[in-house]
Amino acid sequence: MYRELVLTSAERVFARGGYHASKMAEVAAEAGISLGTLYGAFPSKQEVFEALHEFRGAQFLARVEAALKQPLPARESLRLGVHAFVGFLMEHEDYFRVDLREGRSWAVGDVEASPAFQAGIRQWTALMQRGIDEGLFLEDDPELMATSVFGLMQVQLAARMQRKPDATATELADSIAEALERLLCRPEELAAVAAANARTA
Amino acid sequence: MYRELVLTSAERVFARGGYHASKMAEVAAEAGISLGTLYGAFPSKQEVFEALHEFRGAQFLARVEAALKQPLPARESLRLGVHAFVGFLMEHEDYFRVDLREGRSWAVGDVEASPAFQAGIRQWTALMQRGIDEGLFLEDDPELMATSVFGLMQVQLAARMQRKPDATATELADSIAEALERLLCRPEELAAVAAANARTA
Amino acid sequence: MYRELVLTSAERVFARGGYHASKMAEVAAEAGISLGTLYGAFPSKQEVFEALHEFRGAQFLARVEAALKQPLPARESLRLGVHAFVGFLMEHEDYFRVDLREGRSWAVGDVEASPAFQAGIRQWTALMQRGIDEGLFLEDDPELMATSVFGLMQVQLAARMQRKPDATATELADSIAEALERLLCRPEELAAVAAANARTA
Amino acid sequence: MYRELVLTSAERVFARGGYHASKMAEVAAEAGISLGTLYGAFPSKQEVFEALHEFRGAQFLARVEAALKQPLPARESLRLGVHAFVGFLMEHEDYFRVDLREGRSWAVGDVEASPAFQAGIRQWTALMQRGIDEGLFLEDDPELMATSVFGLMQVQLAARMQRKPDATATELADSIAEALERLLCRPEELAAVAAANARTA
DNA sequence: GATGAATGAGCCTTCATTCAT
DNA sequence: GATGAATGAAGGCTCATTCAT
Repeated sequence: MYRELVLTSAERVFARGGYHASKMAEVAAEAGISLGTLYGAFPSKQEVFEALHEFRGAQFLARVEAALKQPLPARESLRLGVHAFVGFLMEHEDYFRVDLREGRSWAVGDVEASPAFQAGIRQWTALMQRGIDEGLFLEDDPELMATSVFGLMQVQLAARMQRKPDATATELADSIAEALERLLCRPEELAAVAAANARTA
Repeated sequence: MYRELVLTSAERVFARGGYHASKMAEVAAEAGISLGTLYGAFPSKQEVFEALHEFRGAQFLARVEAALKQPLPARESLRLGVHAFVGFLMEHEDYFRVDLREGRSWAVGDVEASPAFQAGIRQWTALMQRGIDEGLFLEDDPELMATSVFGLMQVQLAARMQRKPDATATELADSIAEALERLLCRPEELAAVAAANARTA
Repeated sequence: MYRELVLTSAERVFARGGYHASKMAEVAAEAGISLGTLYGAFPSKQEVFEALHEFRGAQFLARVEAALKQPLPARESLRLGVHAFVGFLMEHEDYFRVDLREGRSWAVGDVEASPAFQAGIRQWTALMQRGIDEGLFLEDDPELMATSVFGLMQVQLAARMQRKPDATATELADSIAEALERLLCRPEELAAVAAANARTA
Repeated sequence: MYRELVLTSAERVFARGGYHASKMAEVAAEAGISLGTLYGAFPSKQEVFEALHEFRGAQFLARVEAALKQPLPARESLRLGVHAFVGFLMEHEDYFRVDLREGRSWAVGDVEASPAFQAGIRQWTALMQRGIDEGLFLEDDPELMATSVFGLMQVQLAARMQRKPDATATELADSIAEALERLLCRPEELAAVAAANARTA
């Protein structure tokens, strides 16, 4: 089966010019297969696009899930989660590009967010709840908090990658995690968190 | 000239299915004019799209600029700016949709952010600098802070509009402004800010 | 009535880029009138084109006719006719251009030559007959001879105008007339003709 | 590749109504292929047109070249060349029609003659020079003579084909060659030439 | 009558998809 | 199964022509 080869090729092609500017013939050429074989693996261009998001989305979810399911305090989990998030997107920059461009990340009006995105939100929602239960995070709608976290991670990562192309994933993740802590934590916990971070660093 | 009618019609059409799914014939029909008239107002589909962003972008920038240029402390300016931002996008929800979908907001790789977005970033960058100078905001790269602010406003607004479709612009703006204060302010200023907000509310 | 203004304007416009590249709006602009007025004068672009050929064709025919109807020997008539032909086309170079490009001068297959062209052929056919009757021209199908004369005049005039843009109509006409005499005259008459020409020159 | 099939089909279609009246769909239908296949062979309608002139032009040039390069006196070469010229255009009457209509044969003003036409002129120019060197042709600008020859051949061929549709290429070529000899040869050579022709015929 | 804004049929071209080999 | 040549529906754009003012 050529499914995975097609998806990683499509990822590179879509990353170059976006979904609409990319042609099925380009995807096939990038994969080194024929159009017929491409259509043997996926019935349509749209399905390739969706399968790409399922494929990378599942990997992405698994990577973050592995970080978040460690039995640790919410503050540590947040750190680990952010590192997983940042690490994955930096290793898969093409996917990041595709996702930023046309990932249906943000539901607006009647356009639903994509399933992978919704699953990602659920992961972080659970962490938000844990942080609230621990008294670390401010009380608010955890799903909304998760969405903000997701968005801020994406935006900051994109901006920081653009501005400092040579920064390591660890550096970027640390900066982003600090911003998230400020956004999420109860003020009275922030000092303790900062102290803890200082010790870790 | 039909330029404005075309732009507001195109805004609705693009908001429905995105740029590529929208046909010039649909835009013309939405505007109640013929294809020929549409092409009399704009030379190409791409130009309609770009003109839409210039048109609404200029309004958007002006609205926020009016809020930010008031001679007030950075904390007040932030509030006013967020209200302007949220108010505008809620009054122009179709534009918000178009912009979220294909506004070239986030520069990735070699794709430049759109001029309107860059101008928006500059506005907020100036505010970030003021907040830093006043000792209210944490010291960081002001442009990066502005980008985060921009991103968080978009994300939270989209999420909140989705979840509470009936919330007023004022309510949403207040919630978003609080989140931004946590993100931006020095911890030791947050208590004072919270107290001030309580008084205002 | 704007018919003549339209025709002379159309002539300039058609001469620039040919019939198909010329737009009715350009013709109107060249004439300094509106599209509505243009369509008041002519019902269609095609009719403008045809009317132009009738208009200039009639002038052309009249000019040549005046030369050919002089009661002179065929040799003199030929000279006068060529001078009229060359003079007219040099005074109306735009028309010459239009005619060379898309004048339907040469009937091929089922495409008929234009009426003006056919009338022109008839003029010269009569002269050919006269030359034959006088024993000056070789005996051949006079209409075919006329067509050759017409063609050679056009070709040589175009080529000579291209190569010597500053030559006068008289110079060009003389050169062309000599070529025509060689083409048409019985060999034994050529010497006499040449002598006569030398005297005239 | 369908390039040649497309060209011969386009030749027939263009011959019917000219370039502008011909639709790509017609060309495809004439060739018995789809639009997509047509566009696989040529990137645009204009390129089909130009390729047609290159294709037939090259054949035409080769045919005439083969005749002219024979090591024979200019008088014989002229005969052979005219026969090649006439033979080719009668075998490719559709091309003749296309070429007469829009072959850019006659440079007028700033419109350049087509490359194929210019190459043709060069062939005949060389022959003119040979004729002059042999003392057979009158001394004149050989390029201008070549242009006249080209034009007279076209005009007479068109006229003769129109008037005598059943005449053979040989008959027409002989008539045309005689006319050309009168046009080109020094008077004192004409008698000898005529005698030679009589012997050949 | 004069205007020129408005119309919309028509054509070139692209590219996702199919299917004979 | 693999191939890639072939398909043709669809859509951007033009410009001759109309008609309300």
